[in-house]
Amino acid sequence: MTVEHHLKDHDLRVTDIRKRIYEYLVDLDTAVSHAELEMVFSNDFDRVTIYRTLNTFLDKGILHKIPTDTGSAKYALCKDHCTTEEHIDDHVHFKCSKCEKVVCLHDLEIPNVKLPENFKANNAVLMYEGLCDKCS
Amino acid sequence: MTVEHHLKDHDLRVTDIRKRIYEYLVDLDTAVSHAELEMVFSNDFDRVTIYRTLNTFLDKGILHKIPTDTGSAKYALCKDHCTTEEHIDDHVHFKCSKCEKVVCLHDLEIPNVKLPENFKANNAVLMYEGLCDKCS
DNA sequence: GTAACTGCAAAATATTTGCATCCTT
DNA sequence: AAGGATGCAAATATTTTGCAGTTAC
Repeated sequence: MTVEHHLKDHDLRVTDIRKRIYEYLVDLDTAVSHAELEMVFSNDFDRVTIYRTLNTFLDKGILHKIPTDTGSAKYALCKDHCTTEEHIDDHVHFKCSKCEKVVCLHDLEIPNVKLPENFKANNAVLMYEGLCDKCS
Repeated sequence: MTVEHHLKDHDLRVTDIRKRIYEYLVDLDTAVSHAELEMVFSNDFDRVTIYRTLNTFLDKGILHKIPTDTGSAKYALCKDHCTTEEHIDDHVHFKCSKCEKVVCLHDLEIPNVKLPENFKANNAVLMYEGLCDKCS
């Protein structure tokens, strides 16, 4: 399926920046911050538009947001078919404390934890921190 | 053990703001943001000093930082005896999407996930999101 | 043609830093 | 007494908003 189709599938108009950012993320195995995208695309697009593209992608279920303890969030492509209504990314994330990269471990599901009475979860985020395969 | 002893245990001088914030957190069952502390303490202390106190407590292993997807981090007391060198908070967190509170589920350990080859984790954060016991 | 998207300026929010003064030890 | 802690001002970092002009459909 082409990039154009992916965007239209999520009810989005096809624009340059959306194609470029989408393509960039598909080729990438790590999550990106806004700052990284800005370095790559600031010659062609405004930084505000990059923020808006990220938020649009989040809303449409193209991306998921990964909070980090460093002040700026990271974003990565959703694996399957998230939408505005249904947004589920139940895989494990890993953050390398050396190269600072965040990778999605799509094959690892978050294990089930029995929550205390009357806690009803509909989402979970599991982030490991340590040395990744390239840095260890 | 008194608050003063707890602070000295972590190589900290005993000052008003440190005592007040420490006491506030001990009495609390949820994680707090800087903004919440500011509302409580801004008459007595400067907002910058609150930031510095949080960072000092983080560094000394009194607090742990909980990144959220809302732009501002939350902080909660460490359970046992974290230090600057050893900082381990391997319990589950729960964020209520209604009341927005973040609680530490100290009794729930993060389950072991077998990471891919050559990934070496030394820390993990697991955050569930949904309705807490009071809101469900 | 029209609603949605983009760029630029500015605002809002979150956090850190410099420095003079004050306080704990 | 000395070094760490605080308050104030200012700087930096991150993200959002308003609006006019442009573009996808």
